[in-house]
Amino acid sequence: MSVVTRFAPSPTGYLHIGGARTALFNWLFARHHGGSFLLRIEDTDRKRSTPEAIQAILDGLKWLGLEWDAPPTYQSKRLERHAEVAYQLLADGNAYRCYATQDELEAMREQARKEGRPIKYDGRWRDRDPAEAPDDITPCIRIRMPQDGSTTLNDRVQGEVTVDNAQLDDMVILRQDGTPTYNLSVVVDDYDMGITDVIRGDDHLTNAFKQAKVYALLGWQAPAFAHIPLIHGPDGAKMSKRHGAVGVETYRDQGYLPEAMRNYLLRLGWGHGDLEIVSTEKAIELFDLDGVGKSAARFDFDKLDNFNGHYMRQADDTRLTDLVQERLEAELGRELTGDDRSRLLAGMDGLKQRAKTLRDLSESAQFYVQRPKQLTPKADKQLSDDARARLGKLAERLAEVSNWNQDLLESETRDFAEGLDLGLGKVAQPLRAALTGSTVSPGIFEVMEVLGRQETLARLRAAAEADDTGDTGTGDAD
RNA sequence: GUCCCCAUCGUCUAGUGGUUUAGGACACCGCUCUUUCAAGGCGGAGACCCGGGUUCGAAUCCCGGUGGGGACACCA
Repeated sequence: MSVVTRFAPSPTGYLHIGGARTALFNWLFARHHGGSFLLRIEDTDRKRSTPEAIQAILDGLKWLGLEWDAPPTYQSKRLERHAEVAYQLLADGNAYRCYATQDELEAMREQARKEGRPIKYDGRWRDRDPAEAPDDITPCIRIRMPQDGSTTLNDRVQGEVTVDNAQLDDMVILRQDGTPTYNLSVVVDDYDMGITDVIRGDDHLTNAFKQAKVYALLGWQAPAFAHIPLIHGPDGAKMSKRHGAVGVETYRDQGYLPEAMRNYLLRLGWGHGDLEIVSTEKAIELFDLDGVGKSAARFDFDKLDNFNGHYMRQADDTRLTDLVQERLEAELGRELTGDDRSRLLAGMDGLKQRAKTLRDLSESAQFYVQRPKQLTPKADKQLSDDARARLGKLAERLAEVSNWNQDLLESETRDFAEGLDLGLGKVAQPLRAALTGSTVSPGIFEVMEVLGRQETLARLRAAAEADDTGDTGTGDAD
């Protein structure tokens, strides 16, 4: 039988990092086995589900590159089928009507808590004669769970897990208003969708026992379960939308590449020997549930940064230029010119070697599209009066260069420094400060070449003419 | 409160009874390369939660403790 997995988020918030990883694992598992990966939106909680959240989840998955293989199933459109199954259970005697009121239920729970018993429905309508039913109360339907013995689940990640059936609740499957509840809907939908492998967060492990019973009562074959450990936040607690609203789009905005995110998420909870950098193709080839660990992992931005840096260095310059252009235009509040863009593209290779995120990248790229408005304190220090004077002389000399390329510029500059009996650094750093406004940049001769003869000389002359009073000397020259 | 799960460097992990002076990655600290910063190279510091067993031998198996996490709705 061909593998079918699904990702089934409830659209009550954005796609958070744990959900993203669950989706990734399901996707990888399906791809690895040549099966399909489906999406189901669990939007039956009408009060909390929003169209914005649905869109955010779809966008998040698309951004991550996790394409689903069929149009999404919307659970809210399947209510009738769920009810039908509930009535079937009722007809078969595997469910019953319950007339308990909310107040009664609350008192029941309170009592159980006090007596140290498991908090669950006490089954007061389980075997009661329907003739006793009060006619002023609309009943809900509860499933008849086994009371004795125990249930063992063979989870593909957690291994054998056993729970006493006494812990299992005669849960509501159809509410008073006739709508189904989660544990019924999931079973019916997974079954109807032909799901073979349910891979989801650890927090659903106890639900799996209830669901296993629903399958059994229905006489349906249950899928294989795999409950993966949750991702914890820095505080060590479950990372969820409630703990700080970290939707994947936030990571995108912070400048992470989807492939880096995928790789990082993969390594969070899954290992394969000493492998760290795993391309998506390789991940599809290698991924299996055996490699998934059993303990929760904490999210670590440093490592994500490291992966992101790796994938940025690897990334195509044109793609990065597109991404950076978008950001720069937003920051600068203007469209980039053709010249701006070709400088960015020409300088991208040098730039991307040094950045960890797209945010860093566009920040460090700024000087290619506009003269530095302000010097960093360290850069300002480089531009002493002496240094400025030297830059003026250097500018005169470079103006004579026959061919404006970095090799020639370098040898000219080295010559120049030697002539003054100075180390190259003594000239290069002020040069960097004047050209980029910073003490950190790609190789300075590369910068000169990308900037071009005219712009380089203009910036140098501006620096030479300014004094050491903190004036940037690089204001709008033209 | 009841039930379930987990436990190797700060973090992510490798390790499935001896091949281990416990390996790798990130972060950290040196050195190196060097026009700056990264990247790279080399080196360093850094962990098997505790206590009992089982065994000739335990990070690996068992039990207990401790710590952490999760689940206990007419939410999903």
